Amino acid sequence: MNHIEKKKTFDVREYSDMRCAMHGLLNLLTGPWTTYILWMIRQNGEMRFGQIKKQIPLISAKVLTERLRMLEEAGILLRVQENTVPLKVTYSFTRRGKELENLLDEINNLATKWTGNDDISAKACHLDKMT
Amino acid sequence: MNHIEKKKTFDVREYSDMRCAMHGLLNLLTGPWTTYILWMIRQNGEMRFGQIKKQIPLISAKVLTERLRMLEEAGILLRVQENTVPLKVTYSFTRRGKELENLLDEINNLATKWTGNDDISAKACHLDKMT
DNA sequence: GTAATTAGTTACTTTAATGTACCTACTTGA
DNA sequence: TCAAGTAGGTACATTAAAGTAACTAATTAC
Repeated sequence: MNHIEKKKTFDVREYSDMRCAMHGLLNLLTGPWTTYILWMIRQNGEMRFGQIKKQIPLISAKVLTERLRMLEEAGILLRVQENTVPLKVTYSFTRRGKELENLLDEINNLATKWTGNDDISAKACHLDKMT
Repeated sequence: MNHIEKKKTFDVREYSDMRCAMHGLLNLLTGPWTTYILWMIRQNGEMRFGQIKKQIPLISAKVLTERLRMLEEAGILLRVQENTVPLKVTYSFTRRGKELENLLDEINNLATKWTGNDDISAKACHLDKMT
């Protein structure tokens, strides 16, 4: 395991020298799937890798892994690995991540309001293409 | 002017048959630059095309146009064209767009909190790559 | 002995998004 | 008469992102 050649890290604390605070956070959240993954975890409290994958069938393991790593490095998600067999890895919000919960709820509130739909939980979702 | 071959429209109202309200809105907002453009307009009230372009120097006219059209079609931005010479086009929030203002402020609040920075206005921003 | 399970990783290909440069119309001012 | 300014549109090349398939390791159930 070498994370030596890693070039980008997404820890928001490293953006502290940016003049615009907005940049770092938007850069982190507005990638494809990212916010949607957070919304899944917000609804479920904590989730295993495979569980997230099942709820978002169109995301590939590769991309899901990338996003989870990014959010972990940003200090938003906590990754807990239990070395049982089979392996069990659980993702949940860090304290910092919890600060996003209001935001996520508000997005959902607007979304449901605008579509005129109730908030039907994620298991009912089947997507063509998502973000 | 033929908008016949247009295939995608982003009006959130057309997502009303989706089971998950969250999809449409995230799909709309989490594309590159989109939310950042909204944040610019939220700060400035109303903006001309060239003004936005100057504040976000790294975005190309092509992409900026795409995003503005998308947001217009979604019913979030209002495009007002004055046929003076030179042409003057102004973008501002619709009533629906105004409902995003709290959300944008909240993102900015979190961002400033996390980076430990004050909210320095956009003119001080020089970005390498943004979203 | 073999398949199944979990959470990924890696290499390679393909697709989608973006960048770049050039073009438009119209009028004003030098 | 010619450049400047505005808000884009268009064609083509390029790049970055994503898809895909195959692979890993360890243990358990069949």
